Amino acid sequence: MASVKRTSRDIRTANRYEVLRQIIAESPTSRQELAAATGLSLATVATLVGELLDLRLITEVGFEDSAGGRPRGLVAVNTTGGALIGVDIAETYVRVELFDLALNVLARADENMRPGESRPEQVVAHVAAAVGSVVTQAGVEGARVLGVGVSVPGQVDREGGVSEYAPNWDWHDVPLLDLLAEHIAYPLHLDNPLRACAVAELWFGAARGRGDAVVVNLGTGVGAGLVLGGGLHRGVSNSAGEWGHTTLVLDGRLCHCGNHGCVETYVGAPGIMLHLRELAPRSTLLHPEDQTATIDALARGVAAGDPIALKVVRDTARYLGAGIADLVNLLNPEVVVLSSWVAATLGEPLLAEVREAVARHSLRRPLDAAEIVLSPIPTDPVCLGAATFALEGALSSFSQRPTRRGTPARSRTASAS
Amino acid sequence: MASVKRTSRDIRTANRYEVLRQIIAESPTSRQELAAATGLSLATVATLVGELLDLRLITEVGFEDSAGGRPRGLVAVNTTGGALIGVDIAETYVRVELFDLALNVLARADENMRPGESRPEQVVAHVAAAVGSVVTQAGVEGARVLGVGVSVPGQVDREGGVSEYAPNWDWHDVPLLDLLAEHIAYPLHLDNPLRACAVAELWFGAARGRGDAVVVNLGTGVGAGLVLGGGLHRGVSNSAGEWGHTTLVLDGRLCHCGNHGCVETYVGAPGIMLHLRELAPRSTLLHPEDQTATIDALARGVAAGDPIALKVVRDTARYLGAGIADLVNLLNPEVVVLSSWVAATLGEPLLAEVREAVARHSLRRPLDAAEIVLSPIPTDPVCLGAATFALEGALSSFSQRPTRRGTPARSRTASAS
DNA sequence: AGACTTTGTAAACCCCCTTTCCTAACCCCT
DNA sequence: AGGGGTTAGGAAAGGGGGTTTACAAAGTCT
Repeated sequence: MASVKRTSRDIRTANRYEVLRQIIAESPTSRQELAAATGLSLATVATLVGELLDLRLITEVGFEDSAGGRPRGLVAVNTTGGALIGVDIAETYVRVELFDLALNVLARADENMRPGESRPEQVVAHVAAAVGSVVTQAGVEGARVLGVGVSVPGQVDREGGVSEYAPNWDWHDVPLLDLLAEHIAYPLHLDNPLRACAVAELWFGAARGRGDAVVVNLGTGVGAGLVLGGGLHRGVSNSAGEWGHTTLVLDGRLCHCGNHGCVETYVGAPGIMLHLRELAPRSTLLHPEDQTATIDALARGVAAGDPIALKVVRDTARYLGAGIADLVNLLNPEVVVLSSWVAATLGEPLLAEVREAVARHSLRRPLDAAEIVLSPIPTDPVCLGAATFALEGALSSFSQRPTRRGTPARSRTASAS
Repeated sequence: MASVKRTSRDIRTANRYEVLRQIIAESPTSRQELAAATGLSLATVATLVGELLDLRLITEVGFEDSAGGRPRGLVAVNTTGGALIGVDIAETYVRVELFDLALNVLARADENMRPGESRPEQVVAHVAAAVGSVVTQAGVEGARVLGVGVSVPGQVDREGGVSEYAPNWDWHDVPLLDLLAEHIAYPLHLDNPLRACAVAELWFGAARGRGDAVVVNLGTGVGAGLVLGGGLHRGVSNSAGEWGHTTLVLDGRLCHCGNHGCVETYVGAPGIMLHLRELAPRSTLLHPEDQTATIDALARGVAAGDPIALKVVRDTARYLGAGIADLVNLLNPEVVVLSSWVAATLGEPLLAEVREAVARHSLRRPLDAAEIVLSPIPTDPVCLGAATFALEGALSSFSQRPTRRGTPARSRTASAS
């Protein structure tokens, strides 16, 4: 009986998230505005705001004129109240960003990994170095770091903190969080980049306030973060979203997963490069060993009207459109978000072609209901999402405390009346 | 802000469903057993059982020895307490079944529709006739019919009771429920066969108690009912699950939806027939104008070891496996259920081939987590599911009443102490 | 008959959200 | 400056839900 058990506490947690999200999105804001935006009653909002104030995640920052009555109290994120760290472990690099509570980037550290460096201890060393670096750079005291979110590709056991399978390095059941805990003293949270991007969009991006959304992740690997019923869909073993290994062309290109014709082999960065090479083996756009440079060149080529670049992007969009149409037909989402660096680099031209291709392949009703947009998140969405996991973790661990405010006639510890 | 708003009432509704489901599944049963099965406390189960007793959906049926203490009271579905009707409107026929509250079929009526009969009024007339017939057959008084669930293919607006788009007959925005209401006096509920099958599996079949399940519907049309997070996933415009119009072969066979290479064109009954015709145009298995007869013949052929039949089923399973692998990778469900008449007819041989094909196409972790089974539901799952919609409807409309039991010192209407 | 067991109800309690009431704080007008 | 009007926000009451605890009811065993 693995059925889902819901309790009234879940409602509280969801509301707490919702209120904090809203405050982060629109920082200073009043209780009135929060109540209107969240649909909660004023009393509930006031209680939740009180909680967040107690936790020092937000502060009171002044007042705002009301239409002739008592002024509205304003609250804002307490940017100095803590810091969150997001770690994006990718195939060739480790990127770490340190955020304040408004999720602004305060410091960043990149570490490149040489092709041979694939042992867990080596990766862990890079992560530890980068985390140390951002903490030093930002000059925050260690005590103020509320948590560290870590994103690692592949299948992940988040409760156990284990990287069950990472295709890049052929890792199997690596106890990553235990290894990291030896170097990093802050609370750690593990998940994969797909879900990190999805959570980033859910909190701060195009999926905010949407019930059903799909966050399509276009990078070296490809996947889809699924937001269903207002929350992240993880599946029964936390591996939902492997859209990249969904069949797009039966008996098509061989994929490193062993299957043929996976979406990833066509719309992942290596797939796009392959297509370019097939089309124009000597194109100056092609940088054989550098995905980033090649995609950058393609983007510039499209802007300049280069016919080869245009064709590559159009063909990619065609594949992408067919794949996204499947998601639209199957899940009927409110919004489809194109995220990650390939989407960010190719930008509007890709989006326009994708929209057309999706329209050709999907059914009218679900198509009409689905918006397709580029991610509005300006920074690295994986780091942001990883940091968001840390924020969620901090929020839920805080909430265990039986913090009570304002018990009337009882001696309490000193706190200004 | 279309985000999902949850209230504590939803918890109650879910628990009420869960308890009733359990009683229907295992009738007679004790409160103890119910508490153990649902994970609820004894007190909550007792309250809910009390509610269901008040509603006369269940009755007390005696006692069961306990290990040396007070005997356990047993409750069972009150089969005579009401009736539910499920209506399955398909392309060529209308099937209506009347169920008792244990969801046993008490009466059935089939109406065939001639190819030309596609006007809404004609279909409505058939439905009205069949509903009248089952009520008469079963000899139940009209007052005891708690509701009628109606399944119609295509896109459906269930709140408004409108068939937004039915591909078979090119219906657009037909106010089906209003038309039916002129002939049928019972509460009506509309949805489509995909979701009917999914709900049937969720209540009575292989998806019971599962958090995430996919109910693959193999009939003339093809689709997937999605059970996510313990409940039916409808999508933002109630059209989720259109897996049949997901691309399996890029630029493949033309589908009636206008797209190419849809899953439905390969694994729907007409697709299977087409494949048989291509393989062996003169096969005796082929009944050109009769899908049911052809699929029946195929099943017999497989049982007899006919090489053509074997190849057709194997090829179909190959397509099906690739498509289901996509669902497994994308959604990471606990169970995949093969439902509807094509699956029921081809049975185990198909299942075995499908399992193999899925294993070839999907990633290990999600594959390991996913069971693939045939629907255990012996009757028409669409009728059953439609009736279940009626049951859910009855249960939620009942629950509005402020029924209170056992207010201690207050004059109440006569009821045995 | 009396002791022990087990069931099931009733009461008390905790959590969550909302509604209602009331005070605080500001404006404007006299 | 001092009331009246208006809006904000806190406190208390209330309603829904689930669980724990206490106790009566209904058996078995000695």
